[in-house]
Amino acid sequence: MSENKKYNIEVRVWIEEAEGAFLGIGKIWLLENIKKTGSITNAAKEMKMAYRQAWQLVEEMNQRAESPLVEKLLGGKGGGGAKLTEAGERAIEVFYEVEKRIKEFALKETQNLKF
Amino acid sequence: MSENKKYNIEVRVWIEEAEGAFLGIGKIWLLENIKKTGSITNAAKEMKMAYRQAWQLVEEMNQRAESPLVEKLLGGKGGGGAKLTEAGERAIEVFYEVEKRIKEFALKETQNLKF
DNA sequence: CAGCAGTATTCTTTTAAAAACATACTGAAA
DNA sequence: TTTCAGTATGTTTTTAAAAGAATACTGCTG
Repeated sequence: MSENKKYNIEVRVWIEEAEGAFLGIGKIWLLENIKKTGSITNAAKEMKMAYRQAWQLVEEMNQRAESPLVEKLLGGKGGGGAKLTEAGERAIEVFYEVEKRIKEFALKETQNLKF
Repeated sequence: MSENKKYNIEVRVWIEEAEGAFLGIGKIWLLENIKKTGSITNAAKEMKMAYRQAWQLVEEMNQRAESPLVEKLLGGKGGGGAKLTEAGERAIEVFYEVEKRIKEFALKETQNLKF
């Protein structure tokens, strides 16, 4: 009764829709950075991610949501930009809320794991 | 109040140990197939997975568990084989139990998702 | 109407993961 | 002492995903 390794339960949460994965932690981070920086370009830089991929993720989200999460502004002063819609703001909150509850539940299950 | 998309929460559960991922659903399936077929070779075939990879997964599990989950028999009649240890049997049960509880909890959280 | 900065989109290259291939090794049993 | 089927392990090939590069488009502003 001495050398006991520590094990803990990890949980990954995401939200699906008929067509497939809709919203996971990666897209949430992207939403947060778009909110913070005001554009997909700068959000991508912040995350050291290619603009191309960030743009694709935004497309996916917008198409799979009932109403778009990100509003894109084309051209104009500063070339345009992107900002969260009401639905986008709510999505962040809802996701974190759900994720938090599930992770807390998982943590409780961690007691006494042995292998 | 009509076109409402259906969203549901998906959850992936696995168990970590200091060195990294220890046990997820993939390794559990492998354990089950080893139990069923009596060898890594046949388990791998069953799962249409390369023997090499199956063998590596077994190594990982055994090293990260406090005591091995799979006992390997080398040479002899039939070339040898592999079988689950007591710890291996228990690992399957524990994993499914934990996973089931968490997924049930997640299901309850699914109500009223809207995006 | 030229400049600008971000969005939109296609094409190419790189990289990393998985699969496939090849070959020893092991030990009971005939 | 050869056979056999499974374990053990290194090398090569394939494949899919990510990254990168290149280019067109948009519409305000000076």
